[in-house]
Amino acid sequence: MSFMDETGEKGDEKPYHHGNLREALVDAALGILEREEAPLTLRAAAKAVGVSHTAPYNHFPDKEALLAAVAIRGFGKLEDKVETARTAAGADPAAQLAATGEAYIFFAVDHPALFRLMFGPRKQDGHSEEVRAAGLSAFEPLVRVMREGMEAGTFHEGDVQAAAVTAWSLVHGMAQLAIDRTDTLTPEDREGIAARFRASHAIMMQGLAPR
Amino acid sequence: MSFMDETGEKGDEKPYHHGNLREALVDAALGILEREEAPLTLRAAAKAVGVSHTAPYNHFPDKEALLAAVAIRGFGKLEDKVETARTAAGADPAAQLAATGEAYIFFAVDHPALFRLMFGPRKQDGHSEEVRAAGLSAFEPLVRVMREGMEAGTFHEGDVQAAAVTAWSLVHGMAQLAIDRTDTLTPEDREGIAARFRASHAIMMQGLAPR
DNA sequence: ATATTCATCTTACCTCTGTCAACATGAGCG
DNA sequence: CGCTCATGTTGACAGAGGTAAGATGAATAT
Repeated sequence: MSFMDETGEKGDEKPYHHGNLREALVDAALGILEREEAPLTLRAAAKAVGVSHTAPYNHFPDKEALLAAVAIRGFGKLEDKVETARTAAGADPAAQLAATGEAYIFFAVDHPALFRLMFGPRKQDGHSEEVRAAGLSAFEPLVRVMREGMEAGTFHEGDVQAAAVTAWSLVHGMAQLAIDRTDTLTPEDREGIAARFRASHAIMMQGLAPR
Repeated sequence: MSFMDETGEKGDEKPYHHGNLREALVDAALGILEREEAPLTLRAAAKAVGVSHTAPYNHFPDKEALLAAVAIRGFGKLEDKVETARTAAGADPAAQLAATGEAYIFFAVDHPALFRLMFGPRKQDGHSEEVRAAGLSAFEPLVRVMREGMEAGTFHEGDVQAAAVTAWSLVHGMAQLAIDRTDTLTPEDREGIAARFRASHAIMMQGLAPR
């Protein structure tokens, strides 16, 4: 039960015999995903931490497990960003919806590899349970916005879950298309992406049907 | 310039010394993706066709190129399904929108691995140009629905492209979530998926704002 | 008809990756 | 003080993508 080097920033090298490898590996994997120079490989993560390529197997049964841990961390970051954006958007539910959606999309644009990992297929459903939960948790702010919006009368009454799922789908699809189909928009063109989302948000609010 | 076994269905074994390997490989790769028993590997595709694992390199510079060809075929299938659904939906643009969206989602649900490949990241943008074009082509029916709907007055006047992108994002996100986040809905529960989409379609038509 | 050419295919081999098995090390407890 | 067991290391293996060099035979020229 001895803890040191909690955050694993980059303080001392090898704490003593071993450090808290598990977290360090997740950090390293995250870093590799962010840089996106090379594909995330178990050996690369181990090397980044300075251990042998089989050391990870003392903390993760296989690569998928490491990936799952990384994905969970990713969902934590996503939830933070979305929730932060929501509280910063003021009281208007429509504004909150816009802010959370934009935050979601930019999270994907800023961390495409991580985003893909988070929402990619889970090869073994062993670890998928926690990932699932983390994802649902990140989805919560959106549900809250919808519920509060309906209660406040900013959104017309209806099925909260259905509305939240719809918004999630819209924003998720836009994020996905933004990072992997750079047809008309590049990830660098943040204003273009924001504009596109604002247009979709407006359509979502007003509906396609004539008034 | 000798052609035989055009469709490559499964007629004769090895036409003569060589067949039209290229198409056969794409077929095999598609098959493997559909079955989804094992991950799609170059060697598996080669073995399925009955050639050595390096034979594919005479037709594709690398694995990515094969994958690109498969993705293009996938987009063809997707476009077919969507366009078929559209014409079968009658004259009402709203009904066409619903039909195309549902077709899109079920395409993903029915061919998840292929769908992921089609929309997954292109590691080298060398071949990505054709894939891009194929994807855009599959997107066309949606644009048409929007344009015609606006012209007909079924949808209120507005930016056709923005509306089409919005609809695409919604449907794409829902498809993606349906295949990789089987939280509340399993791929088998087709009626549940359809219901979820109908709800989203309704929201998209009516908008979130109160009337 | 025969020889030649060249796309196509095979064999052999390389590197990289995930994973397993056997061995090493040292922290903490009896 | 010595054991034990979690944690790490070394070494090996199989399966993947990819390259290089040689084989094979269909098409073409002579």
